[in-house]
Amino acid sequence: MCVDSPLTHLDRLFDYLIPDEFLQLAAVGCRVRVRFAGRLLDGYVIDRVASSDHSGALAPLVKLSSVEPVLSPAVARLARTVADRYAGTLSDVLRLAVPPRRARPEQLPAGEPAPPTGRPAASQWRRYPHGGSYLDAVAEGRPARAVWTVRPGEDWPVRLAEAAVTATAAGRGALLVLPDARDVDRLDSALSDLTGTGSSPTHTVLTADLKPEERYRRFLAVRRGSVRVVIGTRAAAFAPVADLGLVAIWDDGDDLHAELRAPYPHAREVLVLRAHLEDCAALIAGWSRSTEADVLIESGWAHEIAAERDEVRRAAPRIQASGDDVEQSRDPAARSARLPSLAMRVVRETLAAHAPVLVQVPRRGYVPSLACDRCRTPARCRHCAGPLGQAAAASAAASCRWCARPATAWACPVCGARRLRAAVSGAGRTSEELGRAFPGVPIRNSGRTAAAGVLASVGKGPALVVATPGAEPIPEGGYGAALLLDSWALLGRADLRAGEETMRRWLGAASLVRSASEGGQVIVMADSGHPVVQALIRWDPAGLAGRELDERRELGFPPAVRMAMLTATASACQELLAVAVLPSSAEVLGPVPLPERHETGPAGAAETARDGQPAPPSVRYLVRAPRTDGAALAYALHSGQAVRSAAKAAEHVRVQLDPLDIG
DNA sequence: TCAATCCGTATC
DNA sequence: ATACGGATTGAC
Repeated sequence: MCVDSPLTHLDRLFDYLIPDEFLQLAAVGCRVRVRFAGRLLDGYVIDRVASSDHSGALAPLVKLSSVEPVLSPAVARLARTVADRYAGTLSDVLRLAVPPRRARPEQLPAGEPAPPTGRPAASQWRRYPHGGSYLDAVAEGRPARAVWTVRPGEDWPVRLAEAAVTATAAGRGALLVLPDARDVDRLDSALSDLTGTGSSPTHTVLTADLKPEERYRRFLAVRRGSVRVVIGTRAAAFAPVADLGLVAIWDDGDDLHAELRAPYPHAREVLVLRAHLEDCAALIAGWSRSTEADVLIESGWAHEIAAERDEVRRAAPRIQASGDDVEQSRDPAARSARLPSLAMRVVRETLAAHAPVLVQVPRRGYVPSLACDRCRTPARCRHCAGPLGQAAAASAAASCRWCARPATAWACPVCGARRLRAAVSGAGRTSEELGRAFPGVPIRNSGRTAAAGVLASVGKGPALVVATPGAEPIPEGGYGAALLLDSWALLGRADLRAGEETMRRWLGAASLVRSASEGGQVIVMADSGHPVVQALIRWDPAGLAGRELDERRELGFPPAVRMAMLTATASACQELLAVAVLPSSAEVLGPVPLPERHETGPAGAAETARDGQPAPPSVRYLVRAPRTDGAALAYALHSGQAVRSAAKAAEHVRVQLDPLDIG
């Protein structure tokens, strides 16, 4: 039995008697209720054995909550492995892996198992060196593992669908994880096109936005073996696909793949562990390459599938950097759109050729924050050091976004200049400026905060499509051009992943543009000497990933090392570090004080606790260890958490392994 | 000497 | 959480 308790020191199995009345039905994987320390708790049957090591008397199961064996042995083992990897508890992982029970779907009869399909032709895979042999391996049920760097212009949903169907043709299941619902939709259609819409579905979609009953219904269909192919967002990485032949992840660098609930597992890591445990093929695919994927290649875990350089050059658009000073431009339209003359020319040409132009702008709303007009130092409030912002009305004065005080008589602390500018031009402002510069051209906005939301697609005609990264509508015949704006705001972040993330976003946009031979052009507003800009111009995500990984090695940051991040009050963190028996290779960094949590609303938000007491400030410690000691590091922190939870320590310490965002 | 209470530990 | 055991304390 695994009991559902949040206490770390109870993260182990407990033996219970199965009363005669449940003997037939309480199968391994069933949900049950048991009396535990005087209270009733939920749990799962992990195993059924004839005798127990426990010296005391065994309590009986109180109730069989459901006869459905929702937790397959393979998923139970996976969940334990994920918990160990992330210094978390099994019951925390099981909450991510198994959806809440609903009575109604259990009444439905199990569907017929989907009949095996034929193997797709998949000749496009053979255009990649090792691509054809990879698919052959999947067809033969061999556990081939690859990092696939997708060729510009590739119809990746169709290729992924072919890989999935190849696994099913071999009589195995397939599991494909994508960052968001839009990408899931694209793969869903590609799979439907490939397999036809027969009476029995060959695949199912598992996403977080399903209603609980539908989610559980689909989950049961997978568990009962009625569908062999599962596609979905990060939680689908745990789907109980029987006899798994292939796991795949699309765009593994997207931060949506990182789970937000403890123990914060990353879908790529879950699938990598799963490929090991279930001895199946794995495919890590994307336009760009994450440093983590690069580690998988360098360590020999995965092969590289990438198009030849010639092939890449033929398929890619023409990419140019433009770091011109816009203010100096003689073209008034260029000044009002804040676009360099090269970009203006490309937009005009493309619109004249009746093709749409993609304009990629950073996320967030309308003029989100302000910076020094001369040196671009972020502008901060003199009273509380919060970021200065400007309300939607362009005439409104700048004010602090934390304390709401107006920023009067601001002067830059670095260079002394007195003028402010928008640090990041929001999508709304960019659209307005483009509208003035190109009167009569239709402007389409796509993004989470846009009025029409995220657009799935756009037509062929001339249009300016303003989109935030990840929300670019799919153009019917490819974009004629793309402008990548405000890149210095992306690259200039003090974030370790800034280079990798910028490349991922740029390639995501550039991949939607026609090839250079069809006139496709990309203009990136950035200094052409910057290594990320260089890698974009050469369309060389592998080269950039290698370079970024070298840098992480020098700095001692993930994925070159294993890193644990502890967040709590200083005393709670120190307690944990005192009782955790860290591997001798481990190095403790910190503490770093964290900025006070600023709740919404103006002044007086410092006291957030219900009792009116100011919450004690949080700090952050980092603990780093070589990757070879990663398991020991996680084990030590888990054991330390257990000691503290057994001692009823009041304050909980948040432990995150290899978090994406190490501020 | 015994009961009341405190503290730490296990929870099957 | 709650239950239990062993140690500790205090009153007779």
